[in-house]
Amino acid sequence: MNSSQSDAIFSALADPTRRAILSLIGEHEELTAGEIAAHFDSLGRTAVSSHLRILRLAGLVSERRDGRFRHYSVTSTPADAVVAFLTSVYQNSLEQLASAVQDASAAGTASADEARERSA
Amino acid sequence: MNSSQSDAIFSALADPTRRAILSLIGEHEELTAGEIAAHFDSLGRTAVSSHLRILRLAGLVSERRDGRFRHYSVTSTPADAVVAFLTSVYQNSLEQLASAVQDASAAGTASADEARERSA
DNA sequence: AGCATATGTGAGCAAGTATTGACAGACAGA
DNA sequence: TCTGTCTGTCAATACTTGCTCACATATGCT
Repeated sequence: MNSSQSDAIFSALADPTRRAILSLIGEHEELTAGEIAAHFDSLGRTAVSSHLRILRLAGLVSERRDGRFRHYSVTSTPADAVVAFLTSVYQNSLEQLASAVQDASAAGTASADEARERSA
Repeated sequence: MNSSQSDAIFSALADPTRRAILSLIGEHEELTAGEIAAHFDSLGRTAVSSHLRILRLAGLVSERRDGRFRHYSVTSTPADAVVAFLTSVYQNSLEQLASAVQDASAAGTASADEARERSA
């Protein structure tokens, strides 16, 4: 993974709408573009499509074409780039970071909305 | 922590220069604005100052004033927002995430540069 | 006090990015 | 084949952001 890929990932995550889309897809296994667009009243279908394009180019989501539909799902590997960066910066408090992940992991059945709420 | 703080964190991280600054500070305990600016030939001192302002407003770094100097250091807590988001999206592969952090933690003595290299 | 150092701030310009509207492609059903 | 549905892409516009220059603030030294 090169640095331009890293750039793509972080700038994709910079937009709140894209993070919301990502969380939304994460809640379900797969969602079609239309289902995703339906969740955002304030946003046109075209805008959602653009966001999905950016997320796809960053490798954060993958699409599965099924007839007229395109089903989107999150890909897990890109998180590595984020983790690598976090460990680079927070190397002095890695135990803290690891336990934060484990705490979140322990929360387990919490919905993505709740997790987003905690972060907010 | 509200969502606008989350926005601030993620948009602060969106810029490669700011991530580099953050990594640079992470390598050392503290750096002055001048020392940081000295590491970026292609960038004016003013630009670095602006980036530091954004990082500070996002709560990613804190400054300690000492005479004419301002020493910057990374703050560890904001990583929680990032972790919370990651767990929200990647709840299906949390073990993977946790082990990624632990692997990085095990790498231990690796410098921030090397970590950034791995992510790149 | 006067001057040099360290740093931040505000205005203005250049570059990148998001949003919208119109159009195009692919597929399903009649 | 024709029509409606689902989705992506292109071009134009408006917005946002980063960079530089000039200036301001604060501190230390002589």
